[in-house]
Amino acid sequence: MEAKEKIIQSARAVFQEKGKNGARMQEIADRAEVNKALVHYYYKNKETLFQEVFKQVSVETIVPLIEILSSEMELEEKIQFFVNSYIDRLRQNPDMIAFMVGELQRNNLPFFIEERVKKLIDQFSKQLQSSDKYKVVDPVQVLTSVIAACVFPFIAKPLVSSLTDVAGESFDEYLEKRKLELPKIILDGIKK
Amino acid sequence: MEAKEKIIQSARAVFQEKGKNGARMQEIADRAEVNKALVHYYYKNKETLFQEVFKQVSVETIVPLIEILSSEMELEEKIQFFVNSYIDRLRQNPDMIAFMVGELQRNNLPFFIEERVKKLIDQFSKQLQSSDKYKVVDPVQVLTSVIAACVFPFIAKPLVSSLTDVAGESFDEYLEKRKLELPKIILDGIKK
DNA sequence: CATATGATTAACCTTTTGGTTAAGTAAAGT
DNA sequence: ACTTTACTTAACCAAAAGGTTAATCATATG
Repeated sequence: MEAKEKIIQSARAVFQEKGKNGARMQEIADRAEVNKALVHYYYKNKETLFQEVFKQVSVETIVPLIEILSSEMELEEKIQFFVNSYIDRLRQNPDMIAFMVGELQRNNLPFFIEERVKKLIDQFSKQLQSSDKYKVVDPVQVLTSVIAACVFPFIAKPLVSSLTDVAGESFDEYLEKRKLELPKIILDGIKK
Repeated sequence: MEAKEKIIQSARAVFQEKGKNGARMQEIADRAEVNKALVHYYYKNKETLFQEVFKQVSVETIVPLIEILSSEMELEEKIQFFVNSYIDRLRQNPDMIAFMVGELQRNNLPFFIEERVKKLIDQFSKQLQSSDKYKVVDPVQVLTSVIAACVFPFIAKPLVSSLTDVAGESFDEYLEKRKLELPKIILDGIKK
């Protein structure tokens, strides 16, 4: 791998672990096994590098989410598929979403997300209304509840872990159970 | 108000806004309208001050949550009451929960929380099993889903806002609607 | 071969930041 | 009057951190 690529990957790891302000340019250089000057050679400064990483992570966390939820899949299957695949995706990189949420407070989402959000709302609203299997519920409420339920275990892992510990269960077992039970709860919650 | 109290309050505000690493001792002093030396006079160093704030915020965010959910209230009423009061509580200090979650990645929860968690699981499990109105569902799954649904809008506010914007609704309207719809979805989701 | 170009480094510089110190003030307690 | 308590001030320090520079290396190109 060339240096430039190694640098973003290293930057990404360090930013995810330490947050924007906790990250050190030196550590990013070290982990990429290059000189600190080279980091500044490819990326003007810390801010630029961070923005690059943040954009990348935003896309990876949010785009697939929107993609699945605004697809043409049938609603029950869609919810099931989303919960399963999104939990698995987050599990592969558990730090990512926490980092994302942490930095979301002080950084704006890349603006191209907006457009896709529109598509998502439109598709999902129609889908809910068109079938008479479902109650009259606000699609935004449903959407945010589903997303919340998938994402929360990863951003509040210490709290959730202490809950699962008490219940005598591992975090992973909890996640597996969640993939089964969550779609049921949500779907029964919106069916007539 | 005496200086010491002004300092924590100021520290809390600054930590919430900028995060642990982004916060500056100088800014904390300035906002408390005291000299930086006085901050170190009362709190040994930044770490100590932060821990103080973090403990305080942990208690304020998590204790009432556990308190309500492990109370003896009847289940339907309990869920309704929790959603209503917890959303209102978070709304009063919207930065708090995001800060909490952000720092939760790199700091441990105050340990006394553990005990209360046990009580919560016990009470909630019994409650779910004892009534035959409800399906056989894992109480931990239900608990985390309810908490997630209340907390998520505040920690992912930019994303949720872009959803509500598209739907032509304000964030506050969304929250009000949530107080009504969320308990219905959850309760119908766990009823037989 | 000479040289232009991009990649890489070691050394350095500057600013920021957390933290300290020592002297001093003002008011309350004894 | 003396002392303690609460707080202030300003100057200072050392380390950390971001960033720059000038020289060097590698390789491709005229």
